[in-house]
Amino acid sequence: MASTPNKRTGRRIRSVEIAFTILDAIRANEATSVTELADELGHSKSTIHSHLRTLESQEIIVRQDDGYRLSLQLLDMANDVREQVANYEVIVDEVDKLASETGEIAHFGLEEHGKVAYLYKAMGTQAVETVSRPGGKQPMYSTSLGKAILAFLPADRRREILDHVSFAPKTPKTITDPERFADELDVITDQRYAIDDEENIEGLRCVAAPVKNENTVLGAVSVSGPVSRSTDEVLHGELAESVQRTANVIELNTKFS
Amino acid sequence: MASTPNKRTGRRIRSVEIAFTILDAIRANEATSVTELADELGHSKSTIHSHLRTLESQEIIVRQDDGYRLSLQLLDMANDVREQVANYEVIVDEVDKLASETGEIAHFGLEEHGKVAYLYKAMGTQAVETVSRPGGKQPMYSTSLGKAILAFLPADRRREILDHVSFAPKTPKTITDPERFADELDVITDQRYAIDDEENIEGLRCVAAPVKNENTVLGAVSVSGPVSRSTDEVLHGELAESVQRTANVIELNTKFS
DNA sequence: GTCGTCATTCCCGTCTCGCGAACGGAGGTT
DNA sequence: AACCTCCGTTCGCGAGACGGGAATGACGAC
Repeated sequence: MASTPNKRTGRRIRSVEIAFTILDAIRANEATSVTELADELGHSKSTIHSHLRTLESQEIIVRQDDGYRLSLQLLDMANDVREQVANYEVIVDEVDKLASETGEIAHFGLEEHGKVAYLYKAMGTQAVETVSRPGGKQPMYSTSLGKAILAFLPADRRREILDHVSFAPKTPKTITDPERFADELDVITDQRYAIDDEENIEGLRCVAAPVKNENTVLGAVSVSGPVSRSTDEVLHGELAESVQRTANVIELNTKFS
Repeated sequence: MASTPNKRTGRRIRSVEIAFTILDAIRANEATSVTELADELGHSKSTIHSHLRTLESQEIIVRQDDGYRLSLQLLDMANDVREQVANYEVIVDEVDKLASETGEIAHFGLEEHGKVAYLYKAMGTQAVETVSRPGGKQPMYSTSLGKAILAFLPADRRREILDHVSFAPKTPKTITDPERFADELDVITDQRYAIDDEENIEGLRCVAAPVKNENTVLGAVSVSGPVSRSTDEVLHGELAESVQRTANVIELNTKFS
């Protein structure tokens, strides 16, 4: 609730919001039975009940012993998501290559609702463990991916995002001053790659390059490594070069739809 | 609409049903703008509009040029689905092994809403192309996975499923006679594996073995190959043995929750 | 048998939601 | 430029859907 991006106006459908609240609870395994959900979410049992019935008839959730879980239809929807994102196959190929070349973790991310969402992740042989996973979201201002995307987004869209973002520090190094952040974006626009120097996760440094398409940005590619291996020289040198090369290959293989 | 499984009674929330109808349309890329959706689904533009707003504020869908697409949050939900299914990691490992041992396609599937849903799929080196994908659904009566599961499901659940299923032929060889199907299930219960002899897809034969858990069935493992390679001898011999062995390994590694 | 817990059902009153129409803005055509 | 068309968006209204609360069932435990 801390961030309030994209607070568009217009009518919302309350029942649908309730349905997704229930879905979230089931998703998180917080509660999975009628009574639990009713307590947890502050609705009457009958309300929860009819919503569960509806979700079940839509084959979104499934009964399992005592309670509900998400149905495999969501896996199917995930397939559709990948199909709807431009050039998913190319991205997978190239990010895989990038990860094996560098040995580190490589990501592809794109902007959604004012945050960066990971589309794909590949682990190199010496990659450090991270908690990121496809579909996961991170702030734009504290990640190399986010900064790379922001720097090359059309000005109006960038403004819209920045207007709605609240700079909450993720680590001591997170940039929280809007002015300093604007300067950072200028640097990125010039050098054509972005750095995350432990701004999102302590001990982790990343480089990212934007993948552009005509006059906008599809997303960005990044490589992340532990501070120990990721000296300034390596980051700004070979890694920056690698992500830019990868980004270019993806751009070239992009089929404009 | 042909099949009407799990038609449970009870109140449904209309708005939520509408929301998912819209989501389905976006999913299928049938229509992605307000007017298109309104025409396609037979609702007023204002109705579609407020639903889209709601789905967008829930970060389920995303604006893209002119129209909407599914958001990457669905990938995140897919991750949760995998976590909620018992022993996903074990299944992946063993199905991978099975595919590489046999060289064919291997699947793990489980029953949901009276159909088989694929949880995971691995391709061997000489695997034929199929259209199956994780999350996809197939009838239980025409697939080896479905039959293997059905044969070992508790009697009441099996009855419930069979009562709601309509045997529509998928190929000329599909079993459509309930009595013959009951006999088939008896055979399967005896031999502890199920065969699909081009009953679901022409040119494709499969063997499946159930993965059991205490007194119920978690799902089933299968191997699928082209008729050319899948002689009776191979199917009932080495392949049947392989799927049973894999099923057993998964059972043994199952952590009872 | 009795109690407790949970899912399910029923009814009621309110406010939501879907509709149709009107508005406004962006292109296109003349 | 003026006009038209095609969108997305907004508004107001009336029907009926939806959420709440309480009663009913179903099931187990003790």
